[in-house]
This record gives sequence, C-alpha cells and structure tokens, in this order.
Amino acid sequence: MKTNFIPVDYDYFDFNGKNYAKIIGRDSSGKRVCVIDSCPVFLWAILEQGFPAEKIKKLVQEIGKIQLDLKGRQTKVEKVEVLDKNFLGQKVKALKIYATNYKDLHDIADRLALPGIEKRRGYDLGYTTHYIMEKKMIPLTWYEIEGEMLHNSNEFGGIDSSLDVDFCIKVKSFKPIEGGGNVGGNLVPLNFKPKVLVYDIECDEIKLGEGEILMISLVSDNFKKVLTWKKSDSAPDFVECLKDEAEMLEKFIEYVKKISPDFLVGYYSDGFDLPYIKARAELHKVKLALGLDGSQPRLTTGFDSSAKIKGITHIDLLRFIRTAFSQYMESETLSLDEVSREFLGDQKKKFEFRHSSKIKDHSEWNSYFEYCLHDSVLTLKLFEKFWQDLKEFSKITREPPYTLSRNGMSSNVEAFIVNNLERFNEIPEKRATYDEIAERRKLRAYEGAFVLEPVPGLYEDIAMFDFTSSYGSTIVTYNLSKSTLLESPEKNAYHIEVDGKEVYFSKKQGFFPEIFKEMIEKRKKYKQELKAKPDNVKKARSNSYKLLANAAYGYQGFFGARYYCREAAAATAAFARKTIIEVIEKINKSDYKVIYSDTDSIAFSRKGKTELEVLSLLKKLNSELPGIMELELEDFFTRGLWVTTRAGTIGAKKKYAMISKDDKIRIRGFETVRRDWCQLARRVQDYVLRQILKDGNEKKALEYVKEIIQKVKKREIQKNEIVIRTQLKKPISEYKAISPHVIAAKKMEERKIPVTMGSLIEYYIAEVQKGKKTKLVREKVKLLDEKGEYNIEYYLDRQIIPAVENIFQVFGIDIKQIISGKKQQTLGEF
DNA sequence: GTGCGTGCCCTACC
DNA sequence: ACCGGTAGGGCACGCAC
Repeated sequence: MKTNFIPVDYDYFDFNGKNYAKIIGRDSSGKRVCVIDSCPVFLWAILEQGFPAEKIKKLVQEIGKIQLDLKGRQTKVEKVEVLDKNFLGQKVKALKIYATNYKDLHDIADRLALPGIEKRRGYDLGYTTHYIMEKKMIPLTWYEIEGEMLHNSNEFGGIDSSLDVDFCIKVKSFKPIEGGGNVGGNLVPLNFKPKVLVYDIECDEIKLGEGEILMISLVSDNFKKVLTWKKSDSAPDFVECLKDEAEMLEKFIEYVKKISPDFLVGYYSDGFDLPYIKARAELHKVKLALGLDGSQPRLTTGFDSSAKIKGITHIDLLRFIRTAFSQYMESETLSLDEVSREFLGDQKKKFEFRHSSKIKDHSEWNSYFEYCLHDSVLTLKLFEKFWQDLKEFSKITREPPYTLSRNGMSSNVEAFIVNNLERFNEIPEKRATYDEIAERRKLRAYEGAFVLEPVPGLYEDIAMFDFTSSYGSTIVTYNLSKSTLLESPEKNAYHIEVDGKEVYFSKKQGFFPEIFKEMIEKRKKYKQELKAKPDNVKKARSNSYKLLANAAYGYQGFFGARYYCREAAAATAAFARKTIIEVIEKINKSDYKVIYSDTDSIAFSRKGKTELEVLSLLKKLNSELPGIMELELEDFFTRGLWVTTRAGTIGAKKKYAMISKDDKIRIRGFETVRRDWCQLARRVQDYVLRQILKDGNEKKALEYVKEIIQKVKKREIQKNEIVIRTQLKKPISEYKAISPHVIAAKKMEERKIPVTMGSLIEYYIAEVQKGKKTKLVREKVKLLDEKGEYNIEYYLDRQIIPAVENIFQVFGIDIKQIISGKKQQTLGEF
C-alpha cells in the first residue's frame, strides 16, 4: 500500500535483537500513522595511514568474527567494508563495520583497540539521529510511503495492536513529496496543521508533588476545559467537576487520549506541570498512561529536566522560546505573563493567590478556574505564533521537534552540521569525553571583540554601518575550522596572531566553512524573498538560518562541541577585529569621524555630508572588503549620546542612546534597560534620555529630575517603583559574597517561600530605626510585604542621581550640586 | 575610622 | 554544561593609613 506521511515524533524499539525506527506522524487526511522502518547500523574504524592492504584484509576478517553477548542481547559484526572517506577534511581509509544492534556499538568500539586502527567514530550519535542521517526521513516533511500495512499482525510482537494509532505501516520505500501529494489521483499541495493540546495545572504547594493539584486546564481547537475536584456550584460551563484528585487525573488522561494531539504543550511543563502530575498520579496509584503505547511519561531529572511521552511530542514552550528567541526579546523574564504581553498583546488573568483551604467563595473559585484556563489559552496562542519557526528550524537541522525545542543553540548547530556531513563524505567526529571537556574548560579565554572607547558627548547626524553575520562571514572568508587548521605554517595559507602565536588555516575549502557559506547565502536569499513578498514560512526560515549562522562562532569555541576548535574561534575574533579596525581607519580618513564601534558595528558623524555620500562610502568600503565580508547601513540617526563611566573621565563602552531619523529611540546599556535597577531610576533616566535626544538640550529633562527628587523626598513614590529585582544565579549556600539579594532570598526561605536557582528576588531598601548603626545596604533590605518606609537617601544617592548624573555632566551640569542647593555651575546654560 | 583597591556578582552589548 | 568574549557597575571585604 501507499500513503502520504509527515513524521513528527521519532522513537525506536528492539525486536529480535535488532533496532527499528518507530515514527509517529499523520497522513494527509489527518489519520494518526505509525511507520516502522529499519536501517543499517554501523560504526567507523579509521585506519592508520599507509596501513598495508594485506593487513587490512586480515583485520577485516578478525573484526568480522566479533560477537558479543551483553545485557541479554546477542550482537555480532554483520559485515565489514573498506571505504575511502574523509575525516576532518583528510582522505582516509576506513572500515565501515555493520553490527546487529545500535546499542552495542560502544562495546564493539571497545573491542576495536587493534593495531592499524587509529580512531573509532560514529557510535555516539543515538539511533534516531543515525536513522535520520541514513534514511533522510526529515521531520515535518511530507513523504510518500510504500509498505505493508500491519493488521493485528504478530509482526514485531504485535506492535500495531498495542499502539493507539489509526494504522501502522512497515516501510518498503519512501520518497519526499514537498511539491504536493497524490490525493485521489490528483497532485495537491499538502498542509499539515498539527493537533495541539495545551495544559496547565494549579496547586497549593510549589514543591513538586507536595500539594494537591486543584485543577488542570486543557485547551485545544474548539475545546476548553478545566478539570477540578473542588466543588463550585455556579461554575462556568468549561469546568468539569470530578470526585477527587485521582479521578481528575484519570479524566486528564482520558481527554489526552481522546484528543490524541500531535503536540502536548505546556509552559515550564518539563520542570513543573508534568513532573507534578506524575508525582500525584504515583501517589494515587493512577497509571499515567499518556503514551500512544500506553506508557508513562519518561522524566529525566536534574538541572534541565525534560518529560517525554511516547508518540506524542511533549513541548515545553518556555525552553524553545528561551534558546531561539530570548536574545531578541524585550521581556526581562520569560514568565508566561511577560512573554504573552510581548508577542500576543495579551496577559495572564489577575488572581490573588490564597491557599485553597481559605477559598470558600464560589466566585473566587470561578476566578481561579478562569485564571487557569487563560494560561492554557495564552500558551496555545504562543505555540501557534512560534509553530512555523519550530517547524522550519526542525526541518533545516533535521532534528525532531521534541529534541530541537529543548536543545541549546550549540546542539542545534551540531545537528545541522552532522546532518550535512554525508555530502562531504565525512565521518562524524566524536563527542568530547568528560576529561576532554574538563581540559578545554581550563584553557584561558582568548581575546574577543574590539570595542572603541567613545568620547562622551551629544552628537548630531550620525550614520551606522554593521557587518552582516560578521563572525559567520569571517569563518567563511578565512576558512576557519577544526578541519582546516594547519599543524605547521604553510606559505599559501590564511594566518593571524592568536595569543602571541601565529595560527594557519588552509585555503582549501573545509566542510565547516562550506556549510556556513551555504547557510549565510540561504539566509540572504530568504531575507530578500521575505522582503519582496512576506509570509510566515519565509520569515521562519530566514530567522532559523540567522540563528544558526550567528551561533557558528560560539559553537567552535564551545567546550562541549564535536567540532570544538579554540584556534578557529580565536582566529575568527582576531580577523573580525582586524577587519573592523581597518574599516574604522578608512572612515576616519574619508573625512568622517568615527564615534563608537562594538564588535561588528560602527557609528560615525556624517556632519557636512549627505546621506548619498555616506552610501557611496559604504559602496567603496564594500568593494575593498575581503571574501564574503559585507557592510550594510544600519540607519541614519539625528542625535546620539555617549557618557563617561561612573568613575570619571573616560567614555563608557556599551552605553549609548540614539534617535533615528524617523524618531525611533535606541537605548543600549543604560540603567533604563537593566532589570536590576528600580523602576523609578529607570523611568527617570529613560525620560531624560528621550527628552535630550528630542530637544537637543537638557533643560526640560533637568526640570523633570528636580520634580522627581522632590517627590522622593516627600515620600510620594509608589512602592512598585522602588522594588529591586535580582536573579539568584546559584543556590543560596554557594554565595561567597552576601549581597542584598542574597539576604532577601534568605528572608524568603525563612518564610518558606520557595527560592531556587533562577528565582527573581524582589526587595526594597528601607529606612532603619534611628540610632541603629547600619553601614551596609544589606542591613536595610526588606521584602515587599514587610512593613517599612523606603530609604530616601538610598534611592536618591544610589539610584536616581547615579542614573542621571553623567548624562547631565555631558552638558557641564553637576546634578549633585544642584540638588544639594550649593553653588550652581550650569555652564551649559550660558 | 576612612579610603581605596579588589573580587564577587549580575546583567548588559554584540 | 548545554554558544563566545567585553564591559559597566553595585556591593562587601580587607588592607593601608
């Protein structure tokens, strides 16, 4: 039989000692399909150079005899081939050693410590990755599958009857049909609209499993439910009331089974909702049979706990947003509330939490139900917002959505590389061992980006250039990678000084730079197409390539990477520094004045020059840049402000504010954008910066600051404006320095408010009793609900004045003197 | 006792 | 441990005077 099929969730199983891929997806009519396939299982043994042919023959025979009987499994070497391959760009002879079971490859590799074998590779990819590499069944891509339907057959131990799918098919062959699929004899474009079910729980205790789950909300297309066992007489229709917590859990399982989603989605559900549900289910002896095969979710614990459900892709949306989007977001935390505000213009429902034993009132319960339901509604909307990105990213890297959505960027880069190796006939490099990682981490940091020290001042008519994919283009231009690094100097090679030593890279294109060259080209192509005719798919594609290209540099410097190469990472930074410094000099020589530069951007004064002249300068600079290096115009700005550091006279780096010619304000590094300053100081500074950029002088801004200071002195400031928020980056006990936020965290712990690594600690600085000696800020720390009055001196001297004083200093105004009422030196006013 | 350099810590920039 | 280095700046600590 034939069917259309789109793979979503990848798994595998053993049958009679062999591995089989078990892939769950849909056909074009929306039926749930399980596809069973297999692929050859093998690892590589790279031979020593010049290992004689007759010895190879003997080695092959010897290896062919390897048999293992481990873990109740019999595995043997099935076949050995001698092949010409590449490893790190070098031509090698390698043995392709086929074995019975993927799980035994490690043990077989251990038996290959034989003369003539230099390296063993390809046994540490995991079966799913191995399968996708071999058979190229790319996630979320349409295929036409030909195979044998399993009808209550005994094949594979009766797998088809144990799986809750519409049908199960054993693959003979398949081919991609991205252009469209055969439906009733016609070629039609195939769409995949995944079935998504979102869930969210509410409980009294935050600690996993320690309280009762009061309710579970479930939201899907045209489906909204809150399951609870708390009685509420006038509950809205969406509330379904069960007898007790156990029955509620049973009902939850029932609905998941009934709806049978492709994606079961939560927000922080890896770390909270699913582990909590599992703990409560265990307590009540409810079998949490959510998997399509009736299995329970598999939880991995630890720092990055994750929760896998067989056949249903469980997505913790928080994790995908964190890796793929957080660096481009405005939100200061990744809370559902804040992220929803940024992407949906919606927010969580207001609800004042109390312990459920104190909630008697029906309307309060109903608000609670509404609150819980809305969390799932928001999460569903967010999933829909990010679905195209998840899909395109998954297709491009060939990493299944379950893994992709949890990976850090380096893992996704690595998946992309590994899945592209075959085109280069490359044997995959192994994962670093624990010891290797430890060694790499000990190495001291290499020199990074160039940052130009600005001269403080208010500038007018500014242009800004930046390099497109600066580091990515540098890697490509100078062929920087592990496989192109030369052990000894060569004449015709790229070279640059790193740590006082010259490093050399071959000019013969390596696979790593080649892969990134294609990536940058595709990114460019999709960006142009997107600009010409925008749609979500192009946007997602363009964004995926952008993320990957930007991560290439970090990847090579990341100690856990298969293709880690400190020299390449250091050389990338060095070449990028050299390039930008040369461009800065050229701009200065062309009768412009460079004001500031950081890594890949250059801001300069274009006073007396037209925009057209600037563009022709850009063209000239580009014509002189090496390789694929390219500068583009970021924007024209009417004004820009640079200040000194707090310490005094030198210009502060990474701190500036500009207003573009179409009045868009860009503020970088200032306290305004730092979440560890109180709202009041941030708001005042933001106003001051904006006013100065708009007016070109400080007069209105100064008046405003004076007003605010009066308000502070009169205690007219609201409490929410003086809260200081700082994240706890490690367990409280590990802090050597006891700073204010650590004190606040300790106070919270005393009150049994859960504080863990990553918690955002909120506190304010209060007045202390008269006569009490207090030097340290931490002695004045109070939690928000602690009674007390804010410390006027602290908020003036340590928050507001520091936030604005070096801005006014640019105009020759000493704000401290003005405030204290002493002699005024307002040079700027004359 | 005060002042200042230093290290820890957090969060920004790119 | 889950991409890199560069940088500003608050706070506590400890030494010098």
